[in-house]
Amino acid sequence: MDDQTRMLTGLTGLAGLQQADVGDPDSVRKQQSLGQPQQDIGDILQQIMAITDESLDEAQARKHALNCHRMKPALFSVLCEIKEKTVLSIRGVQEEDPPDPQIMRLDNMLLAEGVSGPEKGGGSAAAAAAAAAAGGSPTDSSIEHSDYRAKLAQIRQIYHAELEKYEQACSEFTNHVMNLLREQSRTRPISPKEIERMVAIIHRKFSSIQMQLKQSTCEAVMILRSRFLDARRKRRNFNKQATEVLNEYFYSHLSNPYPSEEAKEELAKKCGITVSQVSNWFGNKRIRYKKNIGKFQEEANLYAVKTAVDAANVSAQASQANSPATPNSGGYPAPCYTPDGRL
DNA sequence: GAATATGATTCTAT
DNA sequence: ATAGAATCATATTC
Repeated sequence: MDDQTRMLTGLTGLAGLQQADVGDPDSVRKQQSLGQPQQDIGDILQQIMAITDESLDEAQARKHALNCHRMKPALFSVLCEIKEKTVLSIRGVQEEDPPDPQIMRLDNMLLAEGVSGPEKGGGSAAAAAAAAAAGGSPTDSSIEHSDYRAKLAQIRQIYHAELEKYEQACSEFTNHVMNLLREQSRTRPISPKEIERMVAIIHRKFSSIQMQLKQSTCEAVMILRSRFLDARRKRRNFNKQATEVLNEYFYSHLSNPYPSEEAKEELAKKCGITVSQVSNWFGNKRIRYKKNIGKFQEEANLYAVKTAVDAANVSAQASQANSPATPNSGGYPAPCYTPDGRL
């Protein structure tokens, strides 16, 4: 006791403060609150542990009693009103999102490829269109494309199965949540708008999953297309006669090897290829010739001779028709030199 | 089977 | 739009 009194006397200033604090009810609460959360949790745990079937029944009964209380409707409507206000204020923040451009792009592509959209007929039509777009000749392609179509149909089937699965899961989940909310709306204020919002959230989540599905389907289709429809993969050399015709034109127009549209059409007809193939050929030829003129020298001479001979023949025939006595060998421009001495 | 040729595609610049 | 250039993917040659 002596010690205590000595300490207290030695801390007179503090003692004064303490007394002042004790007089303040707020400080008492502060002091108590330090130890309280743990005690609360302990209580709660205790309660949880103590729950038995009977106590659950009891709780249900109490809930029921509360539901039937005469003040309940009034209180409920007040709560609804408050909530309506807060919910509305929240709603203002997150507006309806516009249709995602990414998903629209994917949709368009899937439709164009015949994966989504109408059944079989549409699919094969799209495949044919794709084949045509890829530049393949519309003939012989049917056998090669049957494999492609089969694979596309497979992708299509998987896609639709997955899509259906997602849609089903989505609607199931939505229903579940809505039922839950409806159930809860009897005991807590839930406005239809809130339900709507919740549904929208669920749909957004599922549509993001759907987008992944669409994305990977698109990738699969692209890979398939590149495997089957890329013209580079089934390249065939033009036949000898066609290359001859093209080379003849090229070397006889070496100073300006740019055939007009009409010339291209004519060449295409002569060679049995498309105009765009003629364009490709000239594009390739020009650049490759330019890159290595030396390498093409021989070929150039060959075609120079050829055209000269052809011209000679035509001219000879003509002159033969006019005057059969004229010989067809002499008097024409000499063939160009050949580096290795051959003709 | 590597080297080369060739038709097609893609990208860039005009 | 078109040409040029680079590149790809297959065909052909040696």
